[in-house]
Amino acid sequence: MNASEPRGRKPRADVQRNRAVLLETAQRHFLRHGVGTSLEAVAKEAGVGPATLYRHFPTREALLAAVLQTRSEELVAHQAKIEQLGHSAEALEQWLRAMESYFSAYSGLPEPLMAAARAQKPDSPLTIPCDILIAATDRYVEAAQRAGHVRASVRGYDLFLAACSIAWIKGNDTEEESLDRLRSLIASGYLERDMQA
Amino acid sequence: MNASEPRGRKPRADVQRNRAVLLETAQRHFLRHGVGTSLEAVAKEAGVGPATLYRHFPTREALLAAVLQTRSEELVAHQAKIEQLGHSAEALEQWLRAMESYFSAYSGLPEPLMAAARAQKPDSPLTIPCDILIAATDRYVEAAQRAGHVRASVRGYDLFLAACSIAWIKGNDTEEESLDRLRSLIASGYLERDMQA
DNA sequence: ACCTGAACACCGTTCAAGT
DNA sequence: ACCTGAACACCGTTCAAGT
Repeated sequence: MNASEPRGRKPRADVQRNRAVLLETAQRHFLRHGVGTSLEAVAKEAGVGPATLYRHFPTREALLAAVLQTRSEELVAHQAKIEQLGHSAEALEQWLRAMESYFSAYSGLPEPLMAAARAQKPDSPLTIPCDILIAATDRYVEAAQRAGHVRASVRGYDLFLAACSIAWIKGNDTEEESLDRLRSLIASGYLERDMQA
Repeated sequence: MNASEPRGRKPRADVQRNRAVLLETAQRHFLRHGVGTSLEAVAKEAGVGPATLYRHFPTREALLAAVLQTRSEELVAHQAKIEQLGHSAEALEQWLRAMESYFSAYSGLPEPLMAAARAQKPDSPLTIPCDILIAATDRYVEAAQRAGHVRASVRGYDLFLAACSIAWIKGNDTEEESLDRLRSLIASGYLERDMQA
């Protein structure tokens, strides 16, 4: 119950517009300059004072979480495709790739996501998307384990961490070939022996 | 051939002292506040002007590389111990752990090391220590491969990347248990099947 | 040859004043 | 209720002036 919330009533038109412009501008700046981009520059290009940005998004992470919303929906859409795949081990692999892309959206994104995943910081706005991803990974892992394709010792959280790491490495301009070798090394780690190439 | 170098002559006493104090102060600040610590604060606590720090260490990475020198020597010492181990697969594992500790020395250290490892930035002062570590990892990997303990597809660079990632994850306060699971997942990835527990 | 401290530019964050 | 722009604190980096 927040007293400053006008319960149920529509926000003023300029407020809605400011929020939309800030989000769009922020996304562009995150894309070009990474998650550490200057918030002052974002506000200026959005045509608002810095304090307006802070009112809408009290922390950098709050802004980041809001911007990621769109991308999260794409991920969910991708899940629908994966589900029709049938083969649970391939589904898991595709899911890991999809997460990796998600983590690679903006340079420097893996860092705050990782920090939010282990909920030491009580409630970062990024904790929610992370928890959703981890839960989804758990489902894929468990399905593949029931089919006998993935070792029993593996947990979804492990592969979430692995995907995040790969995205982090990718962010530092490593060549795709090294990434592929690392990916297949990890796959050899979680697949049952008889599933390995 | 640098004209400003007084070839062969000893540097002035105050220069030597400044350098030593800067290194010691910087190490303390890196330890407490991570590699992103304020260089201004380092200079102030070392009792010199900011420009003096910049003269000695033109970039943050140069300062970092100089501070890491000491730690590198500890690593080499550890290598001597490992060499007496006999078992090449265990030697490799211990070496990976030693690198991991090295990467975890200061919070935020994996990031610049990773950037330097892939020599896109022509010559970061961190490229040299990285190349040394990669070469050493290659030797351990090849020895273990000759003994039939490690898969032929694995390269030292892959495991260097993996160790760096683990250190990065560790830096974000993940619990030790998750790290252990990830470590053993990676081990299952590089060990030959008959070597796995 | 080296050092000092002032100077400049930039950024995050907050606050008094407006509408 | 929301916005604005000034203000404050902090930092990286450079430069003129000193010794």
